[in-house]
Amino acid sequence: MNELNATAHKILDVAERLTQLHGFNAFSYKALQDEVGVKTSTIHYYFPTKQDLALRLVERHGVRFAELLKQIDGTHTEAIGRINALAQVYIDTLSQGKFCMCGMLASDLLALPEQANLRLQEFFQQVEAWLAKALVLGQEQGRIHSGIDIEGTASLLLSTLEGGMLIARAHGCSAYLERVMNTLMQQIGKAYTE
Amino acid sequence: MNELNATAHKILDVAERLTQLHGFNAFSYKALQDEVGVKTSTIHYYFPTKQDLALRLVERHGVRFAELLKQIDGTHTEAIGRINALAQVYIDTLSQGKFCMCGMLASDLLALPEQANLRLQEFFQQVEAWLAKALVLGQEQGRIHSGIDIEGTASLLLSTLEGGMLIARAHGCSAYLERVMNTLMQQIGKAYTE
DNA sequence: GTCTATAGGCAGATAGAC
DNA sequence: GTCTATCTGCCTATAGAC
Repeated sequence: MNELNATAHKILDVAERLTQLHGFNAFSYKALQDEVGVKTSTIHYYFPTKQDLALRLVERHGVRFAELLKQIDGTHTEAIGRINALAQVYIDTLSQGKFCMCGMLASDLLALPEQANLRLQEFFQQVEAWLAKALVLGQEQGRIHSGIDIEGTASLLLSTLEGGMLIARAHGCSAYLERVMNTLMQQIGKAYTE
Repeated sequence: MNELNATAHKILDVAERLTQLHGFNAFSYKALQDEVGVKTSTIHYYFPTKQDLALRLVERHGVRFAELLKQIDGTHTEAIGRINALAQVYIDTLSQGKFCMCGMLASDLLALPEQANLRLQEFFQQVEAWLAKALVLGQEQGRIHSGIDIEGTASLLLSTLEGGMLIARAHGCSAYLERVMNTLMQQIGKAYTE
């Protein structure tokens, strides 16, 4: 990701924003030109085809998200706090009218090159692995019910974030996602059955 | 929906399939022409603009889905069976490589006319209301935990279906959605805490 | 590395014959 | 109701000057 220069990063920044707003199929190199301020031919210099752009987009996002998760671990010692911090990232994205980058790319799946598809799968697995770790920590801290299936619940949390975000955005209301996540957290949290 | 003739329905059939596979932005009138077997000008005769097409698509889908839910109620007396039957519809769709029609339209939200957006919201609310009814029935039948928030859990179920479907499709594996739904059903089902 | 210029094709949409 | 023919503009992508 650091082998890219400032122009390439700026192109990816705009492409990322347009993807999250409209979807990968719904913006053109011309739209990037208008926002980035360089000609489409310059964009093709960095990303010869749109499929190259898709791959770089998902690659950079995966790296950055890994850093974000590490940062949350550094600032939150409690498992519940970590999961809520992740949820807040999704809620903040929603409040900008945007959908999850990888959720959007997943909806545009058939337009992506195979390699981007693989990176997308890795991204989801990466977040689930982080969630599973947080759930185990929560059990040790006595805040997460000990009877739950860790792997299944990690997948459930991610699915709820993605699906809740999708529906919340349709309703134009980020509170929907908050409510859904609170409902789930109450059901897996210890307070629920005690 | 019945004011449409056979050609119009066939156009909607193909448009629906292409939407679920590629997204609403990712197919053209030309693509419809090739599959339906009538010229693009004929398609414009029925659906003057693509936004008209989007609206009709979501309208017909809402009507049909309401019929589907009523049918499930007719064939299943147990609440758990009803919810599982709905989940099976999503799983079957996935096994055809398709995403949920309304989930896909929600991802293409900014390309839709305002009226289609409203219909989309109604669709999600319709399914949630049905799920809430099933949850109440499940409580009466002693199969759903009595302490849950009905409205919140109905939203949680729908979010899990949509998000689980999105991620399962990226993984090319409908078993992912099954696993996620089973995990959730175990947590809200009575067997879990008894 | 960024530009101008342009290719070749497809997009959504319309006019008018039958 | 369906067709042929066509418009205008945008799409991805490339060639070649600077």
